[in-house]
Amino acid sequence: MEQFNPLQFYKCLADDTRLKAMLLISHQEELCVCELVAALELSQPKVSRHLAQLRQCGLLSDRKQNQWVYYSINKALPKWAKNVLTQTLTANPSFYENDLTRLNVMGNRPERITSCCN
Amino acid sequence: MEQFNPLQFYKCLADDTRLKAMLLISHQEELCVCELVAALELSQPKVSRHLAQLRQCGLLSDRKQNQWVYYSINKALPKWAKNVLTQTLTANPSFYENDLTRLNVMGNRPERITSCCN
DNA sequence: AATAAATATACAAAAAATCATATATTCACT
DNA sequence: AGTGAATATATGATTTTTTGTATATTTATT
Repeated sequence: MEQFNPLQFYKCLADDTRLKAMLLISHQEELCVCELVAALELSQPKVSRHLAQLRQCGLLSDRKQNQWVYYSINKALPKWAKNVLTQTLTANPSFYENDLTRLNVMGNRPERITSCCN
Repeated sequence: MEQFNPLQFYKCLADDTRLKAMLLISHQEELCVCELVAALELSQPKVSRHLAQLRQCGLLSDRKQNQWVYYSINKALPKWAKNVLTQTLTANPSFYENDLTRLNVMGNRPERITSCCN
């Protein structure tokens, strides 16, 4: 993230796939690619490409665990940007409720290692 | 403004001209087209077109006075969106400081009728 | 009525962003 | 070693957005 810039931030949010991915990840703490593919009902390459862009712009972090890649909101995001995301999330539940429903009924979700050491 | 939608909102902010115009107008309460042309150093049609888009999407209001059209933040904007603008404005002064400087040194700025009755 | 200033709009061209599809990579499991 | 699942990337086509330029509109002034 080479000097965080509001224009770049808003360009990242100006796409349906990316905005919904950001909000779902905010809501769920972290999600892997296949969970987002199911929630958003989009192709895997499409979701993967948008996530890569969000990571490159510094909005998301990723961690690999086994064959899965989990994305979460980048903790180093400027506070104002985090606030923007939070406000958007809480004020617009209907924007992503369908995606959340699909996520919740999704079968075979990968198990997180919640115990420790990660 | 037919049901305010976060995606449309962020698309509006995802352009250099529009984002700077929004921040300058937030900062100055209201600005006319020719002031924005001077501050942003852009062509009149370009600025006018972007302002029209921001008005159509419900982000700006306009009022006509004599030959000038003054744009201001739409008071009917959802609170979360107003907060987003405020946070962006206060956290990113360097993003628009040059524009603000040009605005302040601009000659021949139209006189507002501040007295009453408008 | 003619002119000038401020603003808006139309239209075609250029640029940017997005997409589907195919393929590569990595890891787990047999 | 071979297979399958999850993810990433490359490429060319398509779509969307932005732009410059020309022109229209409105208001004030002479």
